[in-house]
Amino acid sequence: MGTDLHDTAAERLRGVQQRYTRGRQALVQALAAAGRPLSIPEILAGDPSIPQSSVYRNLTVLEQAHVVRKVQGSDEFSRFELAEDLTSHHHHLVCVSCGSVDDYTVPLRFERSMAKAIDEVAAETGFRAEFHRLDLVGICARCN
Amino acid sequence: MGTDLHDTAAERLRGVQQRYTRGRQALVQALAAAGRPLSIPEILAGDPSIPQSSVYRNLTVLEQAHVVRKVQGSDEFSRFELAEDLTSHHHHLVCVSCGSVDDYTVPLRFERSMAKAIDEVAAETGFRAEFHRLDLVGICARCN
DNA sequence: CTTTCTGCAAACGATTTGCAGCAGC
DNA sequence: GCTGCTGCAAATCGTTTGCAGAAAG
Repeated sequence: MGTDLHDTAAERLRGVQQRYTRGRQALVQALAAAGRPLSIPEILAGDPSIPQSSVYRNLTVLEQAHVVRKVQGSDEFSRFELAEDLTSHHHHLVCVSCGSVDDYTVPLRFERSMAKAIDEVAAETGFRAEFHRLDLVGICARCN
Repeated sequence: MGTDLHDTAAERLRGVQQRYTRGRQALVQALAAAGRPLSIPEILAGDPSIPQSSVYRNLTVLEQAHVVRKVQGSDEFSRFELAEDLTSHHHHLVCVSCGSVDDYTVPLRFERSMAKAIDEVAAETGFRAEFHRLDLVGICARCN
Protein backbone atom coordinates (compact mmCIF):
# COMPACT_ATOMS: atom_id res chain seq x y z
CA MET A 1 0.00 0.00 0.00
CA GLY A 2 2.47 2.60 1.17
CA THR A 3 4.87 0.60 -0.95
CA ASP A 4 2.68 1.01 -3.98
CA LEU A 5 2.94 4.72 -3.56
CA HIS A 6 6.72 4.67 -3.50
CA ASP A 7 6.88 2.22 -6.38
CA THR A 8 4.69 4.44 -8.47
CA ALA A 9 6.73 7.49 -7.54
CA ALA A 10 9.95 5.70 -8.48
CA GLU A 11 8.47 4.65 -11.78
CA ARG A 12 7.29 8.14 -12.67
CA LEU A 13 10.67 9.59 -11.81
CA ARG A 14 12.36 7.05 -14.02
CA GLY A 15 10.02 8.22 -16.76
CA VAL A 16 11.66 11.63 -16.64
CA GLN A 17 15.21 10.32 -16.16
CA GLN A 18 15.33 10.98 -12.46
CA ARG A 19 16.26 8.88 -9.46
CA TYR A 20 14.07 8.19 -6.46
CA THR A 21 16.58 9.19 -3.82
CA ARG A 22 16.34 9.32 -0.03
CA GLY A 23 15.45 12.98 0.05
CA ARG A 24 12.69 12.50 -2.49
CA GLN A 25 11.32 9.50 -0.64
CA ALA A 26 11.24 11.54 2.54
CA LEU A 27 9.22 14.27 0.80
CA VAL A 28 6.68 11.83 -0.63
CA GLN A 29 6.42 10.19 2.78
CA ALA A 30 5.83 13.51 4.52
CA LEU A 31 3.16 14.56 2.06
CA ALA A 32 1.42 11.19 2.29
CA ALA A 33 1.46 11.33 6.08
CA ALA A 34 0.12 14.87 6.22
CA GLY A 35 -2.99 14.20 4.15
CA ARG A 36 -3.17 17.88 3.27
CA PRO A 37 -1.07 20.31 1.25
CA LEU A 38 2.14 21.34 3.02
CA SER A 39 4.19 24.49 2.60
CA ILE A 40 7.98 24.37 2.49
CA PRO A 41 8.28 25.86 5.99
CA GLU A 42 5.94 23.15 7.28
CA ILE A 43 8.03 20.47 5.63
CA LEU A 44 11.23 21.93 7.04
CA ALA A 45 9.70 22.22 10.48
CA GLY A 46 8.87 18.52 10.29
CA ASP A 47 12.49 17.62 9.51
CA PRO A 48 14.98 20.46 9.97
CA SER A 49 17.85 18.28 8.78
CA ILE A 50 16.86 18.70 5.12
CA PRO A 51 18.33 21.78 3.45
CA GLN A 52 15.81 24.20 2.02
CA SER A 53 17.25 24.20 -1.46
CA SER A 54 16.90 20.43 -1.71
CA VAL A 55 13.26 20.65 -0.74
CA TYR A 56 12.61 23.24 -3.43
CA ARG A 57 14.60 21.38 -6.03
CA ASN A 58 13.09 18.00 -5.30
CA LEU A 59 9.53 19.26 -5.17
CA THR A 60 10.09 20.78 -8.59
CA VAL A 61 11.35 17.47 -9.92
CA LEU A 62 8.50 15.56 -8.30
CA GLU A 63 6.05 17.99 -9.82
CA GLN A 64 7.48 17.48 -13.30
CA ALA A 65 7.21 13.74 -12.78
CA HIS A 66 3.54 14.21 -11.82
CA VAL A 67 4.09 12.76 -8.37
CA VAL A 68 3.15 15.95 -6.55
CA ARG A 69 1.11 19.01 -7.42
CA LYS A 70 1.52 22.62 -6.41
CA VAL A 71 -1.43 24.18 -4.59
CA GLN A 72 -2.17 27.87 -4.09
CA GLY A 73 -3.21 28.96 -0.62
CA SER A 74 -4.02 32.43 0.59
CA ASP A 75 -0.55 33.35 1.84
CA GLU A 76 2.81 33.84 0.18
CA PHE A 77 3.91 30.20 0.41
CA SER A 78 3.43 27.55 -2.22
CA ARG A 79 2.00 24.30 -0.96
CA PHE A 80 2.38 20.78 -2.29
CA GLU A 81 0.30 17.61 -2.19
CA LEU A 82 0.52 14.18 -3.80
CA ALA A 83 -0.89 14.02 -7.33
CA GLU A 84 -4.59 13.32 -7.34
CA ASP A 85 -4.28 9.96 -9.05
CA LEU A 86 -2.14 8.83 -6.11
CA THR A 87 -4.77 9.89 -3.58
CA SER A 88 -8.32 10.75 -4.61
CA HIS A 89 -10.27 13.61 -6.14
CA HIS A 90 -10.84 16.37 -3.62
CA HIS A 91 -10.97 20.13 -3.17
CA HIS A 92 -9.49 22.61 -0.71
CA LEU A 93 -10.56 24.66 2.28
CA VAL A 94 -8.24 27.66 2.31
CA CYS A 95 -8.04 29.58 5.57
CA VAL A 96 -7.35 33.28 5.11
CA SER A 97 -6.46 33.61 8.76
CA CYS A 98 -3.72 31.01 9.32
CA GLY A 99 -3.07 30.13 5.69
CA SER A 100 -3.65 26.41 6.19
CA VAL A 101 -5.20 24.31 3.45
CA ASP A 102 -7.32 21.24 4.15
CA ASP A 103 -8.94 18.71 1.86
CA TYR A 104 -12.64 18.11 1.48
CA THR A 105 -14.88 16.28 -0.95
CA VAL A 106 -18.31 16.92 -2.37
CA PRO A 107 -20.87 14.25 -3.28
CA LEU A 108 -20.11 12.36 -6.47
CA ARG A 109 -23.41 13.48 -7.90
CA PHE A 110 -22.32 17.07 -7.55
CA GLU A 111 -18.98 16.35 -9.21
CA ARG A 112 -20.86 14.89 -12.15
CA SER A 113 -23.06 17.90 -12.55
CA MET A 114 -19.97 20.08 -12.30
CA ALA A 115 -18.23 18.04 -14.98
CA LYS A 116 -21.19 18.64 -17.25
CA ALA A 117 -21.16 22.38 -16.61
CA ILE A 118 -17.43 22.43 -17.35
CA ASP A 119 -17.93 20.60 -20.64
CA GLU A 120 -20.42 23.23 -21.70
CA VAL A 121 -18.04 26.04 -20.88
CA ALA A 122 -15.31 24.31 -22.84
CA ALA A 123 -17.58 23.98 -25.84
CA GLU A 124 -18.60 27.63 -25.70
CA THR A 125 -15.19 29.17 -25.10
CA GLY A 126 -12.71 26.84 -26.76
CA PHE A 127 -10.90 26.47 -23.46
CA ARG A 128 -9.45 23.01 -22.89
CA ALA A 129 -9.62 22.31 -19.13
CA GLU A 130 -6.99 20.02 -17.63
CA PHE A 131 -8.52 20.13 -14.18
CA HIS A 132 -10.72 22.27 -12.00
CA ARG A 133 -10.32 23.89 -8.60
CA LEU A 134 -13.29 24.31 -6.30
CA ASP A 135 -11.74 26.00 -3.31
CA LEU A 136 -13.61 27.42 -0.38
CA VAL A 137 -11.86 30.46 1.01
CA GLY A 138 -12.69 31.56 4.54
CA ILE A 139 -11.98 30.82 8.18
CA CYS A 140 -11.09 27.31 9.27
CA ALA A 141 -12.52 25.59 12.33
CA ARG A 142 -9.25 26.00 14.24
CA CYS A 143 -9.19 29.77 13.73
CA ASN A 144 -12.88 29.74 14.57
CA MET B 1 -23.00 53.92 -15.12
CA GLY B 2 -19.24 54.20 -15.38
CA THR B 3 -19.76 57.08 -12.98
CA ASP B 4 -21.53 54.83 -10.52
CA LEU B 5 -18.47 52.67 -10.45
CA HIS B 6 -16.19 55.56 -9.61
CA ASP B 7 -18.62 56.97 -7.10
CA THR B 8 -18.79 53.64 -5.34
CA ALA B 9 -15.02 53.32 -5.39
CA ALA B 10 -14.63 56.81 -3.93
CA GLU B 11 -17.13 56.03 -1.21
CA ARG B 12 -15.44 52.79 -0.23
CA LEU B 13 -12.06 54.47 -0.08
CA ARG B 14 -13.47 57.18 2.15
CA GLY B 15 -14.70 54.36 4.38
CA VAL B 16 -11.08 53.41 5.07
CA GLN B 17 -9.78 56.98 5.31
CA GLN B 18 -8.32 57.03 1.82
CA ARG B 19 -8.63 59.42 -1.11
CA TYR B 20 -9.73 58.52 -4.61
CA THR B 21 -6.81 60.05 -6.46
CA ARG B 22 -5.98 60.18 -10.16
CA GLY B 23 -3.72 57.15 -10.00
CA ARG B 24 -6.38 55.10 -8.26
CA GLN B 25 -9.04 56.20 -10.70
CA ALA B 26 -6.77 55.14 -13.56
CA LEU B 27 -6.37 51.69 -12.03
CA VAL B 28 -10.10 51.20 -11.54
CA GLN B 29 -10.69 52.42 -15.08
CA ALA B 30 -8.12 50.02 -16.51
CA LEU B 31 -9.58 47.05 -14.64
CA ALA B 32 -13.12 47.95 -15.68
CA ALA B 33 -12.07 48.29 -19.31
CA ALA B 34 -10.19 45.01 -19.32
CA GLY B 35 -13.11 42.88 -18.15
CA ARG B 36 -10.69 40.25 -16.91
CA PRO B 37 -8.05 40.05 -14.18
CA LEU B 38 -4.87 41.97 -15.02
CA SER B 39 -1.34 41.44 -13.75
CA ILE B 40 0.87 44.36 -12.77
CA PRO B 41 3.02 43.97 -15.89
CA GLU B 42 -0.14 44.11 -18.00
CA ILE B 43 -1.27 47.27 -16.23
CA LEU B 44 2.14 48.87 -16.66
CA ALA B 45 2.24 47.88 -20.32
CA GLY B 46 -1.10 49.65 -20.77
CA ASP B 47 0.25 52.87 -19.27
CA PRO B 48 4.03 52.96 -18.76
CA SER B 49 3.85 56.42 -17.21
CA ILE B 50 2.65 55.01 -13.87
CA PRO B 51 5.48 53.95 -11.55
CA GLN B 52 5.41 50.34 -10.47
CA SER B 53 5.44 51.08 -6.78
CA SER B 54 2.33 53.22 -7.08
CA VAL B 55 0.50 50.42 -8.83
CA TYR B 56 1.42 47.98 -6.08
CA ARG B 57 0.61 50.41 -3.33
CA ASN B 58 -2.69 51.54 -4.79
CA LEU B 59 -3.88 48.06 -5.61
CA THR B 60 -3.22 47.13 -2.00
CA VAL B 61 -5.27 50.08 -0.80
CA LEU B 62 -8.05 49.34 -3.27
CA GLU B 63 -8.08 45.76 -2.10
CA GLN B 64 -8.43 46.79 1.52
CA ALA B 65 -11.29 49.09 0.53
CA HIS B 66 -12.97 46.11 -1.21
CA VAL B 67 -12.88 47.83 -4.57
CA VAL B 68 -10.61 45.26 -6.17
CA ARG B 69 -9.77 41.64 -5.46
CA LYS B 70 -6.56 39.68 -5.92
CA VAL B 71 -6.78 36.65 -8.18
CA GLN B 72 -4.38 33.72 -8.43
CA GLY B 73 -3.31 32.63 -11.88
CA SER B 74 -0.90 29.88 -12.85
CA ASP B 75 2.22 32.03 -13.11
CA GLU B 76 4.24 34.10 -10.66
CA PHE B 77 2.21 37.30 -11.06
CA SER B 78 -0.69 38.39 -8.92
CA ARG B 79 -3.70 39.55 -10.85
CA PHE B 80 -6.43 41.97 -9.89
CA GLU B 81 -10.05 42.48 -10.87
CA LEU B 82 -12.89 44.69 -9.66
CA ALA B 83 -14.73 43.38 -6.62
CA GLU B 84 -17.52 41.02 -7.56
CA ASP B 85 -20.26 43.27 -6.22
CA LEU B 86 -19.10 45.91 -8.69
CA THR B 87 -19.31 43.51 -11.62
CA SER B 88 -21.08 40.16 -11.34
CA HIS B 89 -20.48 36.68 -10.00
CA HIS B 90 -18.17 34.73 -12.26
CA HIS B 91 -15.32 32.25 -12.30
CA HIS B 92 -11.96 32.00 -14.04
CA LEU B 93 -10.37 30.20 -16.94
CA VAL B 94 -6.68 30.00 -16.08
CA CYS B 95 -4.32 29.27 -18.96
CA VAL B 96 -1.22 27.33 -17.93
CA SER B 97 0.45 28.18 -21.20
CA CYS B 98 0.30 31.99 -21.40
CA GLY B 99 -0.83 32.66 -17.82
CA SER B 100 -3.86 34.69 -18.88
CA VAL B 101 -7.04 34.60 -16.85
CA ASP B 102 -10.49 35.07 -18.37
CA ASP B 103 -13.92 35.23 -16.84
CA TYR B 104 -16.75 32.79 -17.41
CA THR B 105 -20.09 32.03 -15.81
CA VAL B 106 -22.06 28.89 -15.15
CA PRO B 107 -25.86 28.60 -15.18
CA LEU B 108 -27.55 30.04 -12.14
CA ARG B 109 -29.08 26.68 -11.39
CA PHE B 110 -25.64 25.20 -11.07
CA GLU B 111 -24.51 28.02 -8.78
CA ARG B 112 -27.45 27.22 -6.53
CA SER B 113 -26.62 23.57 -6.32
CA MET B 114 -23.02 24.50 -5.60
CA ALA B 115 -24.11 26.85 -2.83
CA LYS B 116 -26.01 23.98 -1.27
CA ALA B 117 -23.03 21.65 -1.47
CA ILE B 118 -20.87 24.33 0.13
CA ASP B 119 -23.32 24.80 2.98
CA GLU B 120 -23.15 21.09 3.70
CA VAL B 121 -19.37 21.15 3.78
CA ALA B 122 -19.43 24.11 6.13
CA ALA B 123 -21.82 22.28 8.46
CA GLU B 124 -19.64 19.15 8.47
CA THR B 125 -16.26 20.76 8.88
CA GLY B 126 -16.86 23.97 10.82
CA PHE B 127 -15.26 25.94 8.02
CA ARG B 128 -16.84 29.34 7.44
CA ALA B 129 -16.57 30.11 3.71
CA GLU B 130 -16.31 33.73 2.64
CA PHE B 131 -16.37 32.90 -1.04
CA HIS B 132 -15.60 30.09 -3.44
CA ARG B 133 -13.35 29.72 -6.44
CA LEU B 134 -14.32 27.46 -9.31
CA ASP B 135 -11.40 27.84 -11.67
CA LEU B 136 -10.78 25.83 -14.78
CA VAL B 137 -7.10 25.33 -15.36
CA GLY B 138 -5.93 24.37 -18.83
CA ILE B 139 -5.16 25.78 -22.27
CA CYS B 140 -7.01 28.84 -23.51
CA ALA B 141 -8.45 29.20 -27.00
CA ARG B 142 -5.69 31.60 -28.01
CA CYS B 143 -2.93 29.15 -27.06
CA ASN B 144 -5.02 26.44 -28.73
C1' DC C 1 -1.91 74.17 6.41
C1' DT C 2 -2.17 69.32 7.53
C1' DT C 3 -2.60 64.90 6.05
C1' DT C 4 -2.13 61.64 2.65
C1' DC C 5 -0.04 60.26 -1.75
C1' DT C 6 3.63 59.80 -5.12
C1' DG C 7 8.11 58.57 -7.16
C1' DC C 8 12.50 57.03 -6.57
C1' DA C 9 15.67 53.83 -4.99
C1' DA C 10 16.92 50.62 -1.61
C1' DA C 11 15.27 46.57 1.06
C1' DC C 12 12.77 42.17 1.52
C1' DG C 13 11.80 37.37 1.18
C1' DA C 14 10.36 33.28 -1.26
C1' DT C 15 12.44 30.75 -4.68
C1' DT C 16 16.26 29.60 -8.00
C1' DT C 17 20.80 28.57 -9.35
C1' DG C 18 26.26 27.88 -9.78
C1' DC C 19 29.51 25.06 -8.22
C1' DA C 20 32.31 21.59 -5.73
C1' DG C 21 31.93 17.31 -3.61
C1' DC C 22 29.02 12.96 -2.78
C1' DA C 23 25.71 9.19 -3.96
C1' DG C 24 23.32 6.07 -7.19
C1' DC C 25 23.59 2.64 -10.65
C1' DG D 1 33.64 5.65 -13.25
C1' DC D 2 30.10 8.43 -15.15
C1' DT D 3 26.00 10.86 -14.34
C1' DG D 4 23.07 13.02 -11.58
C1' DC D 5 22.06 14.72 -6.74
C1' DT D 6 23.12 17.37 -2.61
C1' DG D 7 24.44 21.40 0.27
C1' DC D 8 26.02 25.72 0.66
C1' DA D 9 25.94 30.35 -0.47
C1' DA D 10 25.06 33.82 -3.77
C1' DA D 11 21.78 35.54 -7.21
C1' DT D 12 17.04 36.45 -8.86
C1' DC D 13 12.79 38.73 -9.11
C1' DG D 14 8.10 39.97 -7.69
C1' DT D 15 6.81 42.82 -4.20
C1' DT D 16 7.33 46.09 -0.15
C1' DT D 17 9.03 50.10 2.13
C1' DG D 18 11.66 54.65 3.77
C1' DC D 19 11.87 59.11 2.69
C1' DA D 20 11.49 63.78 0.67
C1' DG D 21 8.65 66.46 -2.10
C1' DA D 22 3.77 67.10 -4.34
C1' DA D 23 -1.23 66.95 -4.08
C1' DA D 24 -5.75 66.67 -1.85
C1' DG D 25 -9.09 68.75 1.08
